[in-house]
Amino acid sequence: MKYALATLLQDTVSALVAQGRLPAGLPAPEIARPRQEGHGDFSTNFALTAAKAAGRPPRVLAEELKAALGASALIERIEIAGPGFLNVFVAESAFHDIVRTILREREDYGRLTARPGKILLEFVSANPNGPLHVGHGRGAAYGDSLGRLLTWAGYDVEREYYVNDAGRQMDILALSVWLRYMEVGGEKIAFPETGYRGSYVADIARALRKSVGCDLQHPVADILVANPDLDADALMDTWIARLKGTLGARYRTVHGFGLDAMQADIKDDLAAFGVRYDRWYSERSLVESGGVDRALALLRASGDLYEEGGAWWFRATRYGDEKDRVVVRENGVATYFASDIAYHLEKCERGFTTLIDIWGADHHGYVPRVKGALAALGQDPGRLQVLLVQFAILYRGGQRAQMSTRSGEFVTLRELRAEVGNDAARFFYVLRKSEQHMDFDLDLAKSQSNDNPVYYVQYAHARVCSVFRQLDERGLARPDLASADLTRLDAPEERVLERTLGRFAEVIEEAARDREPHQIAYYLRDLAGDLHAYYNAQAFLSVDAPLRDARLALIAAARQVLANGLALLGVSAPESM
RNA sequence: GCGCCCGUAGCUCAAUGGAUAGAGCAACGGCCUUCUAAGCCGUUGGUUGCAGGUUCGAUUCCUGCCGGGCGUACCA
Repeated sequence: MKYALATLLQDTVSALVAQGRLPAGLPAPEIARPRQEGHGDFSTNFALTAAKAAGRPPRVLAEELKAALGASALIERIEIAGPGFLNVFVAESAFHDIVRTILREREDYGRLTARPGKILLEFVSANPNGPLHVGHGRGAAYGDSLGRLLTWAGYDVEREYYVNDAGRQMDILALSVWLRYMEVGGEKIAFPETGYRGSYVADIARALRKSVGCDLQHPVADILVANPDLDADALMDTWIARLKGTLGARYRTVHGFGLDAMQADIKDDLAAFGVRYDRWYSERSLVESGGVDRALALLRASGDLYEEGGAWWFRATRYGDEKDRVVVRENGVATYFASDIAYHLEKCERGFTTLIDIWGADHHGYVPRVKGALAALGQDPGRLQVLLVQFAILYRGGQRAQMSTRSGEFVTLRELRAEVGNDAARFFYVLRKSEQHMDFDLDLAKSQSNDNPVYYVQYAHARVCSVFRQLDERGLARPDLASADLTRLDAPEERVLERTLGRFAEVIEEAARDREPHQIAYYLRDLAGDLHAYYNAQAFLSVDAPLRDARLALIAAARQVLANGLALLGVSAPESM
């Protein structure tokens, strides 16, 4: 609807220019939804923005434009208001057309026409060294909804999870699992501060013990050798090296056991949360296929690498980063950054025109170096769009809850889902725009989940379902909604509801453009509110048959849009509550 | 210190550079013998952190302060 009007306006202006009644080089006409109801369904400020270039006062220009827009089936009337706004009132028949279109297209209503370009959407990608916590949950809910949104907006989208199964963090998990394994075997150990101390590690260790018995047995004292000259991280590296040396090929068993257990847990958790992926991309496969070496070789060939202090550095400062970055450490081990360079190069080579990465805000300093690496590799860094999700700050009992994977003191996503429910959790997460810091009050979300706005929206859907159940119970015939006489709809609540329905396609378009699924959530709340108000003001069943059919057609359309919108957020649309 | 994000009603948050800054919760007052009261209607509540600048017009863009968060690794 907005698009049709924008086209009409553009054509009208072009025609005036062609006739010489307006000069060329005017600003592009724009059309907007006025905030104020009395200002029409759409308004344009073109007379204001173009007045100077056109050489006449805004109100005069507005009159000319109004006359030139002439008669369109879409437009009921045009008013000139304020300093020169053109307020357009859309014909009722146009809204009736939308209701009929919704009823015809059903669960596909709101899908926009396909557009060119392939998008790779990477999100969550949490290290498989512990269960997902509520911070990851925000990225999961946001990423999954964004994926659905982009798909609906006509993009070709693939969703990917980058599995960091090759790095140092996984070695630390392996060591942690092995230590717990020895503990299960009866050995008393002083568990290191720098290891993963969550109880899930012991669970994995017990399963490992059950699987391999005593095969991995070795005195812990031989591994956890103290060295006061080293800091905690360097010390951890020596322990990992000792464990690898001691266990030899069997190290892979421990490493793989921890990885597989965590990976399975994460996959299961996300699937239960309604989050879907097209691909789980293994960092290790990238290393083993030589992808990392190849990327580094390319950078070396282009003169973007140099050696200093025994380490290899990427000249990130050449590409706008504030300092150069290590890709191969002094001990010969590639950094996470090195494989990430290879990964992003590989994404480009797979033919994606747009790469969207969703990262936690704590990684924001990482953006310039990745874009820099792409530029160094001859790729357009503009293809990479990094969306940063701010932290969800947890409050429990009015106090901030601690979040630390190492210590194991965190609220897991699984706990949140169990206590709040998937629907409430997903809606709650996506109700804030991603760059907004978010206060997540666990007590409120858990104990007073009735306050969660998700129920408000779901209830609106269930209410319509209930009306149709009543229709059957009263023995009234199910009408042919498509042929209902919608001109019977003239109550104020009906006009409001029809107008809100007419916004759905625009909301999808704009939410996808801005990567802001929260716009969908707010729209749904508006739509639910309009429906609830309508429900309380008008009777649907106890009216004459033609009016009843018209009203049923309208609320059926509203129910459909509610369901489609909730689907975009991964939230269910219950038929009763 | 430098970089990024944020600052809007008592609280949690919205608002493509537009007209009188909006919701929810909280507070107060109404509405169930009628399709689900997880609802509706109404009232109260604001110097959009502060000060400048750009603009016909600024919560929005720019600059400088103030306050909070996060970065600033040969961790990820």
